[in-house]
Amino acid sequence: MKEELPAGLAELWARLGAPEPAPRNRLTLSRVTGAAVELADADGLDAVSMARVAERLGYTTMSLYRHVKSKNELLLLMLDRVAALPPELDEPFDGWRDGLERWCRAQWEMLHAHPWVVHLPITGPPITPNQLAWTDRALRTLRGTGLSEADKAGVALLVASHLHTVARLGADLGSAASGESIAAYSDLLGRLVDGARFPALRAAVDAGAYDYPAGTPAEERRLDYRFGLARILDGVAALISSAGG
Amino acid sequence: MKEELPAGLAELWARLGAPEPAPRNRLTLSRVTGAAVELADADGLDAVSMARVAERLGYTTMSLYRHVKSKNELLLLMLDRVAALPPELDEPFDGWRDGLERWCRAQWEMLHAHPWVVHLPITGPPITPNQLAWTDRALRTLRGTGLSEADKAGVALLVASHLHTVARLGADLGSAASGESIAAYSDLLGRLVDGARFPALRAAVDAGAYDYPAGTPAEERRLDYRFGLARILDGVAALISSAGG
DNA sequence: TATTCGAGTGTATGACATACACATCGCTGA
DNA sequence: TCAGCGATGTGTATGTCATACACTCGAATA
Repeated sequence: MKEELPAGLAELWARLGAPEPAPRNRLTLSRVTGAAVELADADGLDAVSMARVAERLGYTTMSLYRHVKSKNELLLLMLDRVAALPPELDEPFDGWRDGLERWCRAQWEMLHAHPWVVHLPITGPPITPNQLAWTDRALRTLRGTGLSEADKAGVALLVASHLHTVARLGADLGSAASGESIAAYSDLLGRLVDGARFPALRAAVDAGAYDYPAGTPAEERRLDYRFGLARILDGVAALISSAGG
Repeated sequence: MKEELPAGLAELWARLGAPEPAPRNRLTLSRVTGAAVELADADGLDAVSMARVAERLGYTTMSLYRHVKSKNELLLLMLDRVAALPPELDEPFDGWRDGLERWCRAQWEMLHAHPWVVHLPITGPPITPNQLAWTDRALRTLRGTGLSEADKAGVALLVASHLHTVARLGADLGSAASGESIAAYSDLLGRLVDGARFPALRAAVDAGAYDYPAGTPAEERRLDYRFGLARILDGVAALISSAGG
């Protein structure tokens, strides 16, 4: 028995001395997705390669494939991870319009916390649990409206897609930074747009339609989804009242 | 002099016999983009690699770089090529709503003729001439509405993004085919959606909200942008009349 | 006629996803 | 206690991709 102690000790030392050959837990699906999400949050979607995800975890590239069928699957898992329903969606809401507005605010926050989401090359309709959960919540807010289920589904899609588009445009404009890029876009249009060929656009650019309203403070200089959302919800309201709701 | 004839003849034969070493014109930007668009139309965006584009033209991969700065630039050029304004956009229209609806119909046709457009990994706002032309036409339809230029721009963006999203979803669902994929999606939801966890979604699925209306003929089985567009335009109408238009 | 220049080429590099065969280790059942 | 099996992680290799860079060659220019 006594001999085991040195042996055990030696092994302990060896383990301690080794350059931490990996967190000796285990590689799990959740750790893989987590690392991928961290990478994307830090350096964007392009930074997510199988090699880099594995490296960040201290494993080899191929080890990931024990937990994930393909990179595409990993991207899907990343989306699902990040789309966890926030608790405030369970607060009570005051009518369908208020409910949808809260829903949008929550979704918007998620999209801004993870700007890469809108660039995922994911093809196909929503299918992961958390995506469906969001859809479910959107439909729930429309419960009392008297709309048909198909109309509710249409409204949910419409609203979600609007947020997605604006978030994407915002991310593309680099609105993460100080919002200078929007001004740059406006400038660019100002230089490119020929008034003879594009009179209506020229007028819009000249009127500053593609710039921030004068005096917008820097911290509010980001693309805003609320204009479009208001139009959409007005349209939905019209549908609801015309249906006799 | 007589000796030249055989020499010339031999050369002629050689030229004729050679496997058409390339259309002996010249490689041009337009030919490059054209070939890329043909590839994408035939086999999707993934089929567009620099190597394949060049091969289709009978040149080497690197020759393309004489005409195009990078693959990204090529993708942008493809978009611009395909986004040429259709003539029917110059027909007169009957009020802003009719104008926007025609605009959407034209855009929708373009998106269906080239389903890969919605999958272009293009980042940044519209910037090519033809993209701006579309925007200009959309703004033009709103001329008589009394909306501010910023509001017009917001409406144009809203409408365009709706079309884009629906087209993308449709392309993802494979609506090019007979529309079976939508039915498959509905089935999938039917199997995945747990009524305890997602009661509202469950109800919608059970009501057939994610399926085609019963009796939809096969040729009409594609995702439709018109529901969402009608809501948006109703909302825009509300804005216009509230502004005292 | 000599030179320059632009179009097209060939070769090479490094990132990437992923197939496949192998090693290792802990657990199960004898 | 041990045999062996299944699961987990590894190493090597392949094919595709965009693209850098140095070149050839022929036509236009000086």
